[in-house]
Amino acid sequence: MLNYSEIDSILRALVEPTRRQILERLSRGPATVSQLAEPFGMTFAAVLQHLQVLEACGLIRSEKIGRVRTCRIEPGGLAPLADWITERRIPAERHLDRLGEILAETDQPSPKVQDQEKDEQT
Amino acid sequence: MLNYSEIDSILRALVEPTRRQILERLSRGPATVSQLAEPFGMTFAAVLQHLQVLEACGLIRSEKIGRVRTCRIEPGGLAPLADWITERRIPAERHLDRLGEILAETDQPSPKVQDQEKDEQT
DNA sequence: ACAATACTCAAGTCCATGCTTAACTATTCC
DNA sequence: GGAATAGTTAAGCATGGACTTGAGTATTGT
Repeated sequence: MLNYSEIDSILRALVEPTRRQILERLSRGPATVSQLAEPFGMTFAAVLQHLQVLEACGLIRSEKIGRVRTCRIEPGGLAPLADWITERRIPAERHLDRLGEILAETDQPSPKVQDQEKDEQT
Repeated sequence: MLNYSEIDSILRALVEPTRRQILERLSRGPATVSQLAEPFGMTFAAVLQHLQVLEACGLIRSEKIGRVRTCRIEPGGLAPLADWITERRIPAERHLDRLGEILAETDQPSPKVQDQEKDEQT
């Protein structure tokens, strides 16, 4: 739990489809809370909660001018997640087939491989 | 909802800390279900459910030899998410301050900016 | 000042998901 | 063949998170 929680909060924010849509919308330019709420068949309050989540993890930024709050994308917001992914892609791309082979050779005389499931996704 | 659901399933898989830990563990080499279950203070069945989620979205792969199921990282598993992120980072890095300025100039005479919240994260 | 606007906050409901328990199947060992 | 091992499945509980409603605050227009 170091900067682990940063990744955690970003993933929790992104896992919500509505929040991803809000991000898409904002990546085409800033918008007020009401402008964001309109296209989604959703109450003001709900969108506001999403915006708070997005802002709390640094994916968006907002400022209130008068009674209007304008939201926009925070440029570097996705960077921590991008880093997390690249950190895990590079080592993963190696040593697994290697170890897999070793394990496959040392372990069984006549392996009866049966791979089921993994196909309920049209 | 095209390959949108692919991103969705990957994010849903990654948002669980336990599943991320399982991925970390597997990125250091293949492991059986019992080997994976041991370090987490968790039942067999729970870990199995996590593994099914990870496999369903293509982040890991597993094969059963005899009564032992061995799991390993699926090399390209994180690629769709990585792509999704890069697609959104490049356009986001531009045109927002631009539009932000335009909006800020056309809208108000004497802006009273007040930015609160965003600090409940120790 | 008063009303309308734009947002904010607090409860409360509802559903998805993580985890457990318990029964069950398939393999291996003796 | 029978017991132990490794995994699998199903049912149920419990929590968290999304969304709503309803009341409240600050700002702007008249």
